[in-house]
Amino acid sequence: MHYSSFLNYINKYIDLTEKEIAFLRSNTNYKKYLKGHYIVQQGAVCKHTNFIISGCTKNFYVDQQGQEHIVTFAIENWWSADLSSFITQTPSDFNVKCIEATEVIQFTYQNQDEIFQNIPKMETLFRKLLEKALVSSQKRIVNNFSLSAKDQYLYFKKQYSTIEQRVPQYMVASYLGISKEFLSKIKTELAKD
Amino acid sequence: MHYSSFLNYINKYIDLTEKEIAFLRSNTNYKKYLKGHYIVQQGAVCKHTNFIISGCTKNFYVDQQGQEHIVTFAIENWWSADLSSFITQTPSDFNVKCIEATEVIQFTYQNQDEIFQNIPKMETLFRKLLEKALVSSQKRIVNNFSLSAKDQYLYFKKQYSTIEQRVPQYMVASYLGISKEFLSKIKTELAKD
DNA sequence: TGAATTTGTTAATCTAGTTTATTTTTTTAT
DNA sequence: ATAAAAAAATAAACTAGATTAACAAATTCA
Repeated sequence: MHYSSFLNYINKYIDLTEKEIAFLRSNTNYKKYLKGHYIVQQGAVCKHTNFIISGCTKNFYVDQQGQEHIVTFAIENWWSADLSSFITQTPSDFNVKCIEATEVIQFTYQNQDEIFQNIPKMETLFRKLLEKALVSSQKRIVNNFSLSAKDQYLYFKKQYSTIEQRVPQYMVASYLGISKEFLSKIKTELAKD
Repeated sequence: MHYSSFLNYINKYIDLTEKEIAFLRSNTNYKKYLKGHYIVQQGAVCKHTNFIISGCTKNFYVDQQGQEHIVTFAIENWWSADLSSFITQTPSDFNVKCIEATEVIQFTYQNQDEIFQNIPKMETLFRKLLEKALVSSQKRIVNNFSLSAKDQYLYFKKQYSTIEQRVPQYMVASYLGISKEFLSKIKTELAKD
């Protein structure tokens, strides 16, 4: 069933009893989004945190000039949401959109609260996930400042080769914060070696 | 005593019993650092998470070319550590240095573990702090990409006016990821209006 | 108090990456 | 299979911000 990959994932980090698994099931639900559909739209409240079973999403911001800036990608076994909107339950500045058809297990803020209260191990798991996410977010800030565009691209390719192969190049450029033309230039340069 | 501002801070978010307060005390300690001293040095393991009672620190990375890149500042009532090194207990790529003489309440990884196990409310508090930190880290990435250096400076000034008044201008430039000369240019330009 | 060090300014030159525009290639849908 | 649409490549002109260097203020400290 849909839940198996979700439970396998959880199981890698913590042990759950049958009862706890049942509780988790009853406080989450399965949903399927088509390619191009939005999970969260700028201006709306992010109602759910989503665990991706299959597919790929991008979390992005559209600036004053209408330019799209990708903050994160997410694929199988990753979490996807607009955290800012989710934790405050206020309208989002960001969009979460499916780059591929995407299946998720999702839970609301209230669900999350109940899960954490009933299964403290789940809160520990989330605390640790947040720690890791913050570390990689800070790492990204540092890379932005200390690496050339070329080296940032190489870092991305190394870290997220699966994603690089799945998303169009212009989205990689947007994630790196450079123009698609410049990324194209970098790639032809790298191909020469 | 030193602990009062720490306990006041905690108290704003959660209620602790006398027993819990005593437990917290016995699992933390007070330390004073002089101006210019390092709390964490690149290459060493970050042993503590620090709650700042007074003073100001910078968390920075020194790149290949010897250039310093400031990731975060921290002042009174903020937390300061190299999270990456702390959670993995492996050598750090970052430095935490006192810009002013700085008093902290600190705890080790083991202390933290015991605190979370004995006072689950504390883990909830930390989970929420991490959520907020991640949101502002992501916001910073977006600002880097979508704002001009001038607008990034104005955003920083608005958000962290206290810090701007306390640290030298070249450190603000380093935090913003621009050269000190360019920040100086921006400031004279802004002064014209 | 004044010498040394740290911090900040100004201005000229330079460059990494942007913008705009055109063409080519790949993907999608019929 | 083919037309339409989306994505990628190429190239010229342009700009935000870096670098270098010389100087001016402000702090620090003996």
